[in-house]
Amino acid sequence: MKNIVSITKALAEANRIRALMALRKGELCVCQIIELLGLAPSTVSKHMSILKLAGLVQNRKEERWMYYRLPDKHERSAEVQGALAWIFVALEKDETVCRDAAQLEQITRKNPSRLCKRQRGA
Amino acid sequence: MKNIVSITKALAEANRIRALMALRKGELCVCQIIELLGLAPSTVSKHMSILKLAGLVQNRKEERWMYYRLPDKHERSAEVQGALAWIFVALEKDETVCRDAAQLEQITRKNPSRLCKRQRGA
DNA sequence: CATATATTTCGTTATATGACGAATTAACGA
DNA sequence: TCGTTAATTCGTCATATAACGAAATATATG
Repeated sequence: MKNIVSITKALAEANRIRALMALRKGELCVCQIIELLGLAPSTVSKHMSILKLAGLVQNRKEERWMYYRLPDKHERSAEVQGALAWIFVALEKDETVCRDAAQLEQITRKNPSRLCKRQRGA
Repeated sequence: MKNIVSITKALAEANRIRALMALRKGELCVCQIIELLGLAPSTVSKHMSILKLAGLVQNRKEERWMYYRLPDKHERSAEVQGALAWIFVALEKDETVCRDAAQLEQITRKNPSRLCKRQRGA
């Protein structure tokens, strides 16, 4: 029960759901998620840690950057797998999610080598 | 998105999940849910209204009693159907849920005509 | 080593939520 | 009609949560 509630609590916030949906296409580094959501770095970091505690994302550090991704298929618990499958289907065509997907293309195109945007004006 | 978040928020609380799981076997009146959860009537009423707003339960009034039930199959939105299917599978064997199921048998056995317990000592 | 960058941790603040009891509403029964 | 019962609404309080900025941490670069 505690597991399930940690998953539903993690999903009970629009910004966290947007971050999860954004990861469908592949891993993203924190600064890309910051750019996408338009929130302070500390806020995004906290959101990602909540998703991670629930088992909804995994992460790895490469040099200066922390990359988050959906858990690898074989590492997903049945609970996590079910939750992800549900929201992916439910939000596939969601307006916000589609807008985010479009913006993500811009964000990742600017960084072909997957480096972070510098978050400065540009 | 707002719909989905209202569903995840509704599911992000253990007592509400317990109530939902309890309804799998059929409708229950509020006083039976009060008995099951051991919470104040006003608290349970609020929980049920949150579930209802999310579309996770329906209700009907019969005489003095308000009965809550899972939404009829053909009336469930795809989102609600997916969410219910997920938690039912995920919590089928949950310890709390099983304990609740056993207690529910006691509660409903005491009320073969589905009348409410009087909430007095007995 | 000093500086810059990316992220996290910590402290604070405003708002949301869950709990309760009291008051209110609805529906019966004497 | 008055009282009883079932449930909801309302007001209050304590706790949880989301947001931010400042400070700390980790890693690269000059």
